[in-house]
Amino acid sequence: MAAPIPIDAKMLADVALLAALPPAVLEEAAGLARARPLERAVRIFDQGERAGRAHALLSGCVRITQSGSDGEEILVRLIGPGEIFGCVPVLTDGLYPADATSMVASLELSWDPADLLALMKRHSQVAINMVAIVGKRLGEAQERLRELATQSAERRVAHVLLRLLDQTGVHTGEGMRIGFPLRRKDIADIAGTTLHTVSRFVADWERRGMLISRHQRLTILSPEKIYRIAEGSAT
Amino acid sequence: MAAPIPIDAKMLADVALLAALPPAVLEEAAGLARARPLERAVRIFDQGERAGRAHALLSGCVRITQSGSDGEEILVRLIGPGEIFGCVPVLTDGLYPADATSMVASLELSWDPADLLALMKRHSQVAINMVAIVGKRLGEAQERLRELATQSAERRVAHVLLRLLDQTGVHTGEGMRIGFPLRRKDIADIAGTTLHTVSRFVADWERRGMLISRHQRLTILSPEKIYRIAEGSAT
DNA sequence: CGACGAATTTGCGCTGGATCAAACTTCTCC
DNA sequence: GGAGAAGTTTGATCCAGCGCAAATTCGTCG
Repeated sequence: MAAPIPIDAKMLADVALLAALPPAVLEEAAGLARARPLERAVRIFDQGERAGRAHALLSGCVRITQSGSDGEEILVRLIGPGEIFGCVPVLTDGLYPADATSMVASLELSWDPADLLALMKRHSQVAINMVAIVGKRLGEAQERLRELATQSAERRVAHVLLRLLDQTGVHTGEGMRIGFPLRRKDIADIAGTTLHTVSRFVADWERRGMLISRHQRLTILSPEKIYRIAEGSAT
Repeated sequence: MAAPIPIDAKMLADVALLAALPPAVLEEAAGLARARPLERAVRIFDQGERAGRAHALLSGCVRITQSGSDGEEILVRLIGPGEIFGCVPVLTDGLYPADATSMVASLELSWDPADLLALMKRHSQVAINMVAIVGKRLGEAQERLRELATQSAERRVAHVLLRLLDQTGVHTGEGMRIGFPLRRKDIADIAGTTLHTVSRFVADWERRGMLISRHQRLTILSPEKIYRIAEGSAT
């Protein structure tokens, strides 16, 4: 076993769960946390497994997917730096509701569920932050539900690209690039369609000069045009 | 203005948000709450409106719907006795994310958002309960997303009936009845389809003797058959 | 009780997008 | 650098279920 990675309270400053907390609490949380570097494509936990740790991501990107009894799966969420994941079961049934896999080399922090619960008990602001985080995700999930129920696949795919761009977009010479490698299947699992359909639309948009797809990286050249598609005003 | 309805701490015992709390806290919450009887089909709040109150339902049933810019709407959730609603915005952007309407005559409790927030700050258990509630709903929303993305309309409609039966089913001489009046449109808005499609399936199932539909009330005669449809094992 | 409005049922045609199939490209690892 | 695996593109086909429309039943209220 390698020596544990030292955890600085400053590393926790960007974790949303611990926002607006006095330094002493950050120290306390740092003292309880365990850091772990992750290579690309590492399974962090499995759906249905007992939630042995509550997680936060310091850098990189983690894919959260859920699969049903029939094997069909959806991509529940992409976790970016500063976000928590696998924390809700601490307060519900204690079972991870989904799978988590690192998409690129990443650094995660984790707590013992009991420690996190105790921390929330002692410092209500931590619990309140968590309500805010989970509440925001609930709102997003409901918005996705509405989109899925009422909008065309094309609009949904466009929405997905815009949301990812917003979450992780970085400027490049040509335009804005989505910050991590993304397969057609990933996009499809978010948008609730098939990789074939996604491929058709993306290829079409690339032909029309709205974006460039290379090495599983997407660079959006004209977000406005994608936006118009997402809003249904254009074909 | 009518005289305020007196609020007994005992009335709060069944509110999930206040579960596992000492009587003193229930008293405190009761002191801050305001009770209001609601007739059938009363709009409680509107989507986008500033969240002026945080709500809990003591009896009856409330429909939470969300509509997009294009007018398409989904039924986000049905609130039953003991559940809270319109509470998340207290901790996020302060705007109700959806509409709320009473489906039958009901009794609601509500708090000033600042009071609720203060209560959560003082008693971390309240905040922790809220994480559990919101987390559970998030899980349900994600399950719905997966269903919507991967299953047929027929299976989804069957699932909706089973879930409603589970939530509010009451035994009758013939079978189990869903506890409140329900239009085809409501079912469609939950299942993410059209009222026409719902009508076809429900009429078909009624012909096959699985349920009875009368006066906007559904009585399920053989849940097992509906279950088999929901699981995809039957046609 | 009668009349109007709301909800439901049902038929029909059409299409978005899933499914199946196959070629092609790009990464990975030896 | 080459072989195999993984991911993408594209074509062809097909059907679940949506949209439209009309008939019918149910519920409500004067």
